[in-house]
This record gives sequence, structure tokens and C-alpha cells, in this order.
Amino acid sequence: MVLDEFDRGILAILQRDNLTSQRTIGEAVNLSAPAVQRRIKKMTEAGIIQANVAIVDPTALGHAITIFVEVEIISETSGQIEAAKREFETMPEVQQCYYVTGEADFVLVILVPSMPAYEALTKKLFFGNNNVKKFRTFVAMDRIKVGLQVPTA
Amino acid sequence: MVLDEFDRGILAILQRDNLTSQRTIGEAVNLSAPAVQRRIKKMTEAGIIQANVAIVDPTALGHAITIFVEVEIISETSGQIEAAKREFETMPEVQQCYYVTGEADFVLVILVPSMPAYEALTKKLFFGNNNVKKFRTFVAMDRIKVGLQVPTA
DNA sequence: CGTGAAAAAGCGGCGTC
DNA sequence: GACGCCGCTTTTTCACG
Repeated sequence: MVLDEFDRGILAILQRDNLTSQRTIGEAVNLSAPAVQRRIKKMTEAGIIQANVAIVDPTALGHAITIFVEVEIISETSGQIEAAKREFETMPEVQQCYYVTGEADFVLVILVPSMPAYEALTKKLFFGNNNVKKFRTFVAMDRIKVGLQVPTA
Repeated sequence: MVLDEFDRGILAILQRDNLTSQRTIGEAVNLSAPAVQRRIKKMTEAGIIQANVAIVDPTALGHAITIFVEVEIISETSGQIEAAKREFETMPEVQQCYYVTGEADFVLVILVPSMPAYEALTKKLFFGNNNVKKFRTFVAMDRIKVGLQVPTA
């Protein structure tokens, strides 16, 4: 699916605030509200808009600690990779998971309420998984920027 | 502000899909729609709900490449740290930026349309900054999970 | 907090270009 | 095929009990 300038304008707004009314969006991009709606529907069906979510402050829910983990696995067969993906994916503490090239195989962004909780998670995810060769932990001290907006330009 | 089980239930749903109607949410948590609405408003004003956004597939916008970078800086004086924070923060390609402990000082999540674009960015951000000791790049091959859901349990 | 009414937004059909 | 216009339906929103 190919996106024109209208679609890009709509996405730019939706990435900032997806509760903006279709009429307001229409005024911003010079389109009628139904036209905006049709484009949003199309982009959603095409998978371009993947989800609509509320961003919640982790500290309010007691999950104050953000941790980055680089995971190196032993056997890089596609079956093992898929198994690892699925395991990371199902853990609620694992916020983001990427399969990467470089000195590691996976990069995880994890959110936990405390360091003991993280230790418990490492026991389950890494020490309890004999396909994990090693992992490196980075504890976030400051969240400088949490961007989700893909540049539309 | 203290959250009860109703609030947690509402947040759990909103983090998955913030377009869910208040009536549906109310049925799920055993509350009337206006009660749900009041709680959402309160949590938004309290900053617990920080934003409502559409998650967009970066590839659809031509920013197909996600890159993780660990940055190690030379001088860890607070002035240098702050300067680095500000520089990373202002770049639109830098989606996420955390100041971390461990073998690196910063972890960045970067989104670029191509590898040449990333090379150009490294020249500006890292090679052009004589306070950067070294950096390690991880190119994402697969986006397994882009979680934003803080566990509510 | 829940009920119920008013306002607004979402949604679909139809004619037009 | 996509647009805008016009109703209908759903949702949001705010009074009041």
C-alpha cells in the first residue's frame, strides 16, 4: 500500500493523539471527516496502524525500573530463534523485544517493580533457559526520551 | 494518587486498546460507563495516562531500520552527561534514550530509512562528538514485540 | 456511584467527479 | 476509485438523585 501526503498527515496526528476527532483531523489535512475515516480504516486493515494504546506512567503502577538486556543465545537455528522469540514475547515484564545482528541476538526492554523482581525474572528467562549463552544488563537511571513517533516526513 | 483495582483494570484495557468504548470497559470491570469516564479523566489529569497514541509500522513510512546503540562517553561529569542527553534528545531519529548503568552510559533506539542514513547520523552524533569514547551498534532484523503495556497486577 | 438526557463523534449509504 | 454530503447509530459527556 502506498501512502500519500494525506495519509502521512493523518498518521502524524494519530501518533501524537489518536483521540483527535476525525473532523479536527480533516480540517488539519484538508479532507472531510468521512474521508479521514476511510483512510484510517484502510491503513488499519493494511497493518500500517498496528494498535491504538494509552501510554501509562510505569511508576504509577509500581514498575519503576527499566532495564535493557542483550541476550546471546547458543544455537542460532531457526527453531531455537523462534522458541526464544515466543518465550520473551509471552512475558508481561518484557516490554520490547528485538531480534538483532551484532554482538548479541536479542535486545529486550524490561520493566520491573524492583531489583529482586528482576533477579527472579533472570532466573526464569535466562538461567532457566539452557539456550541462553550470556546476557548483559543495563539498568536505566534516567528516561531521557521515550519516543514512539515515526517521522512522517 | 492511589490506584484501586478498578483503575488497574481500566488501565490494563486501555494499554491494549484505548478505542474500547467506556460501556465495554465498564462491563469488564463492573462499573458504569460514566464511572469509567471519570476515572480515566482523573488518571489523565494526574499524569498516570501520559498519552493516547496510534502505533504505526515504521516500514510503512520508509523508516524501515531500527537500531540499538550503546554509547560510552569519556568524561562522566554531570555537565558532559547533560550535554549528551540534550544532543540525543533533539535528534528526531532518536526514538528512545536512556541513561544507564553498566558497560555503557547511554542506550539509544534509533529509527532510520536506510543504512547510509545511519552512517550519516553516526558521523554527526558519535564521531562528531569528541566526548564519545565508543559505541556499539545492533541492527534489528525483527521487531518481536513493541510493548507498552505496564503490568497492572 | 448510577441513571438518563443532550451533545458529539463515529459510521454507512448515495450521488458526483 | 475517492470525494463530499446527509442521515442514523453509537459514544461521550454532564446534569441530577
